[in-house]
Amino acid sequence: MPPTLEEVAKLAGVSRSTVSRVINQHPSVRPEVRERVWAVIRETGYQPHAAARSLATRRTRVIGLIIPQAVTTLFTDPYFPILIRGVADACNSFQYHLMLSLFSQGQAGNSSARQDELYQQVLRGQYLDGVLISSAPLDDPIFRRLLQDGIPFVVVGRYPHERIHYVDVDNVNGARMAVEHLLRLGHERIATITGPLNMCAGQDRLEGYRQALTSRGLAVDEKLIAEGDFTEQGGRMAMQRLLPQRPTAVFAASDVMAIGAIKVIRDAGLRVPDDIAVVGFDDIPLASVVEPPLTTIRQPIDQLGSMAVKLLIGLIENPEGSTVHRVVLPTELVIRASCGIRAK
Amino acid sequence: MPPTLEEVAKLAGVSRSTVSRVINQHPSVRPEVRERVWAVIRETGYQPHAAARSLATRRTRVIGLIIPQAVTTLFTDPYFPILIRGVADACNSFQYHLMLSLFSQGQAGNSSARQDELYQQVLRGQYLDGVLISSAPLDDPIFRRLLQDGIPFVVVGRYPHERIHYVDVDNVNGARMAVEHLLRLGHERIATITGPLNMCAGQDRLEGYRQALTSRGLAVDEKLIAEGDFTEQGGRMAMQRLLPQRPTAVFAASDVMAIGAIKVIRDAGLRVPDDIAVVGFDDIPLASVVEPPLTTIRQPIDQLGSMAVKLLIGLIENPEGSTVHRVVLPTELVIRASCGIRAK
DNA sequence: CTGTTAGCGCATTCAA
DNA sequence: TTGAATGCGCTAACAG
Repeated sequence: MPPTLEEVAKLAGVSRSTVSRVINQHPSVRPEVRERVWAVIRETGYQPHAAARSLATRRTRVIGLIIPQAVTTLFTDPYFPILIRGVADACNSFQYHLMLSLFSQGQAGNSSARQDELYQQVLRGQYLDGVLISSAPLDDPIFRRLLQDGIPFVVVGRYPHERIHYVDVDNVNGARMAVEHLLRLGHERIATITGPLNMCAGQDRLEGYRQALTSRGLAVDEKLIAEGDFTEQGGRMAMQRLLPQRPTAVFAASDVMAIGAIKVIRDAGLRVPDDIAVVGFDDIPLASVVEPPLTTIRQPIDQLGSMAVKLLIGLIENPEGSTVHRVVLPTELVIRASCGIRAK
Repeated sequence: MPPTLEEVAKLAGVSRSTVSRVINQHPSVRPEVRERVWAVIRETGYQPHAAARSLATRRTRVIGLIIPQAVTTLFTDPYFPILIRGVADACNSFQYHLMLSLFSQGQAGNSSARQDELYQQVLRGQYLDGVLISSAPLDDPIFRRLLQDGIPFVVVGRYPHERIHYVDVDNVNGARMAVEHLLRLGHERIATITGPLNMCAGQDRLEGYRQALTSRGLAVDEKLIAEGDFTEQGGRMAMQRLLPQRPTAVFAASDVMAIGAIKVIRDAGLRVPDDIAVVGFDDIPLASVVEPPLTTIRQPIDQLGSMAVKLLIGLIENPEGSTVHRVVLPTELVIRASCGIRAK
């Protein structure tokens, strides 16, 4: 049995309140008393009981990272692990703890009922001081519920609602830069493999593609747009649909899809970048080592995670603030070989 | 303010105890009363307060997944995300929650002091009912502390200590199958790129390599062994050291390293599998889509995760059991093109 | 089967 | 600056 406040107090010859003050850095404790108490704390290895403290303070110092549709996709894409690491690191440095809730699909039991149950337990049960939401479809009911229950939360990825805080990378601009680069190289039949269009990132990258073309005075040919799902296989299938359209370049909304596309292009007997140039999005570690190295848009995923944590903790610790926080991190064009320039 | 037990009791015209019994499925409550209480619970949206409950029961229903050395490595390898998913799914189905603790290196602040602090807070603070440890080096101090503090834990990966519970895949046999396959194909100069040798998986796969050779009566040539670190770059560097030895085949202890090795082999003007055959380990999703598709050893990573959770919850809920649990899941040879057989 | 009582370990008034 | 008292919301042992 670990020692309690009570026992520490007795050993130090003071009251529980005093020990509590020492633990919580309250200033009004005589230095000598404080030192004596600390000594006992060290000797006994006393550690405050988290549940007891939470019950008294109504705070847990735990935040949740919720990923509503944790399908396989997310776990073959390196995006996630990196995001998780960014979030975890930030939690560590703020002395918060991280609870991971994956509402996977297709596991035992009705998924939406399950999800509901989890929501009830974790959020209404006051397990968490706040939550981060990532990769939720725009119409996920969780947003409404969180607003309704008044739970502090930050969305990773843009969310078009005036009361919702989010952090995102500049997907529109990133996509635009990618396509503009292809335009500069002289391409005119540029196709795109989009992300899932029920997600903001998917929509925004498509929007960037459109903007690049129209601001050049080019028409957008809908036949050159194929929807993917951020998976390698999705990329392959989309590319297969695009091939008959004879594009000279393709902008894929993720590196993983770009890799799939390259495979299909080659299987068709064409060369990258000579016959079809390819640009991806993400700059995952693999991007620089595949053949040919991928020209892509780099996004600072771990910063996204740590920034989200920072915002969330701000909301938790300063609930009065009524400003809605929105952070958009910049993206960057990384030129490699897959677009036709032998750079780097 | 969410409703409390007290309020529900008042509304239902019963005592708190009765409501508590209803919530906890205690049998001795008259059906009609039970129904009345449930009605109030539904109407009010009552949810038990997690901290209050934990304080009373000494249980949190939260388990931790601790990864002591969460270096970048772990996050470029798909192993992790899959493990996490397996763990998360199992938690969901047992109605437990998952806390993720990454003790990353090189973050702000002295790493080992930080780690200590985290340990104190999370484990001695009774946040967790038990923990899973993954990817810890064999000499990590955490094992001793957990034993000492009497905290239920299960290691993901074999751990050679008589009182420690673990789950693992059969690394020795897997590696052995890989090398035996190469032997069957007629290779005799088989090199290996190992994992980090301070981790059990690294050691065991090397042991499998040795066993395959010696049981064929072949000598083990230490010059054909190069230590890697499970990263793509590590694989490349190891392969560079091996090339001068002129192996005709290489067994890499992870797919990611195998991919790096293939790159080096090709850059040297050699062909895979014609000049050098390659076999990997893991069967990550990428393995089947790289060029050439990778012959490899498949390990059931998500089962590893869910099995670990199952064991851990067993330990938590039945502390009396004094048997030490050890589960070793089978591995499987998956033949593709990189070893010289155009199968699949 | 049900209500009463007594903690679980801590933070936080309020007096002193 | 310190201590005594109170309550956070729940479970569990004991009576009835």
